[in-house]
Amino acid sequence: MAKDFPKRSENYSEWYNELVVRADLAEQSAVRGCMVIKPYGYAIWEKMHDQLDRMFKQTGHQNAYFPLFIPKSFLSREAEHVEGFAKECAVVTHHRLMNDPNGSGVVVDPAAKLEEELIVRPTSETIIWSTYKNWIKSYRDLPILCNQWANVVRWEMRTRMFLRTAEFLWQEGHTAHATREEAEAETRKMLEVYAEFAEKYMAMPVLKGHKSPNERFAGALDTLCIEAMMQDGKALQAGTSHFLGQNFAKAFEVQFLNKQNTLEYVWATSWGVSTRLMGALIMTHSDDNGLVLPPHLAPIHVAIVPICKSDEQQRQLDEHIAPIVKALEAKGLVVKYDNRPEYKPGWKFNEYEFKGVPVRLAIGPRDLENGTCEVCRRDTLEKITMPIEGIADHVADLMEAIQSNLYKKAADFLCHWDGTVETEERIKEETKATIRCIPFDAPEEEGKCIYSGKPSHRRVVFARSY
RNA sequence: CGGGAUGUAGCGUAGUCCGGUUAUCGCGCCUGCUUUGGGAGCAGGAGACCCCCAGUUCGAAUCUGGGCAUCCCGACCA
Repeated sequence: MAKDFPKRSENYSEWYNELVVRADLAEQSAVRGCMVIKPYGYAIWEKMHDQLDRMFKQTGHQNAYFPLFIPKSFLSREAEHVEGFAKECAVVTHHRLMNDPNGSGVVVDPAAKLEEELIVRPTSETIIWSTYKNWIKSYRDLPILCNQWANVVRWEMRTRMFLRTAEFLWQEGHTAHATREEAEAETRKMLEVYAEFAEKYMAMPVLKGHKSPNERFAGALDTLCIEAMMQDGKALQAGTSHFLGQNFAKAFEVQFLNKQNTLEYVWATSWGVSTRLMGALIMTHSDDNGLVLPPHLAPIHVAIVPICKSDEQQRQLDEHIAPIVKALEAKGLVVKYDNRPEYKPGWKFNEYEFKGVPVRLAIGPRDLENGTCEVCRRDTLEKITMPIEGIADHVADLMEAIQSNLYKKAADFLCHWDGTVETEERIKEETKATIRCIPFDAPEEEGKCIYSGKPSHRRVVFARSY
């Protein structure tokens, strides 16, 4: 009996559950929207983490770590920053528990009330700039190019798996520069790093551009973003890079002596991507059979399923397949040889498709006789039988083929969506659409604003957003 | 925080309108035999505070009141 598998049209919750589950904490609204990342899901995040980290280091950045707790007063320092958020946050008010005098369990010790509340970081600009103040005295101390891998908490009113969980993992870069030009260049450079990562590793085409002033980061002079188009037609903000000007330097009094021996405020940037990228990955490539992972980020590259009728045959296959595994591993591939007897081959086929493993090999008695094996690629679900001879080379080539095919498929979809005339038509009907970004490479052209009718010389990208 | 829906076994569900034996079915799980090239078959078995609290009643998954949670749509997402 075939199990009923979820269809893409029903949203992606079943796919997420392969990677992540909603945390089963106490029945309190207090913990809603937290997630547990399962090992398979975390393996994908680790791959993203490692690759991004490599790219950050190649661009001269170093990792550091700053406190989880931020004194409440820090969040009041930068006016726009305060205005823009500081609302949906977790607040620590006490530092000790005590035994419940009325019974079992523990209660908050009222005597342990903090004089100043601590905020669980929603982002780290304030605490980092309060630290940078002590690090920066002279132009010789600049630039400071730091990145932090951490978790942050934002008390979202409505949570959504991966896209808007209360707690999420991310990376936040915070840089300090002597000149405006250098800071602006950094802002742009890191956006390019994100775009390259999205396109090369996630096989996810993105649009690069500016956020409209409305959607800018609180306290930033300019916010750059990459936006990706999901299969359901909605746009997803996949990463942002902010030019903060001197706002935080002024708020935290971070000045340096320049070569002319005069005091000057430091110029700042910040930039980040989060586990939301995993949501993007799923919604960009998955199909009705489950996840589809680009080889560059897949925790398992090749699953090998033996097919046999007896223990004797199983032993034969184990022997036969061992060198194939070795050959594949020698190509740098992660191989899963699944010879568990308790599951049937058909079950395993579905299992690895569901997990998005890029390539599956099936080898049975027939192949044993003919010296062949069956190769199935996840992106096209195309199956071919080919000789074992040279299989490792073939599979290694397939990885590149699948990686670029996934990008191509996603890019075709993107182009289809970005027929701007059509988009403009739709915006008239659906006012839900917002300006996602103003692309860098938008050609200068004359026109008029579809809303106000006033003359305009540039097109922007509208879409419904997550 | 507004509007709508939902809450029954690990998961998905029937039953709820119109109260009445031992709460239905499927998946999954356990045992045994047969199986293995696309989620195996048969037989047996275990598993449920029917979201919580209070009320009505001889009797509540079912009715009433309150609470909590989840999902969808808004607002919000720095």
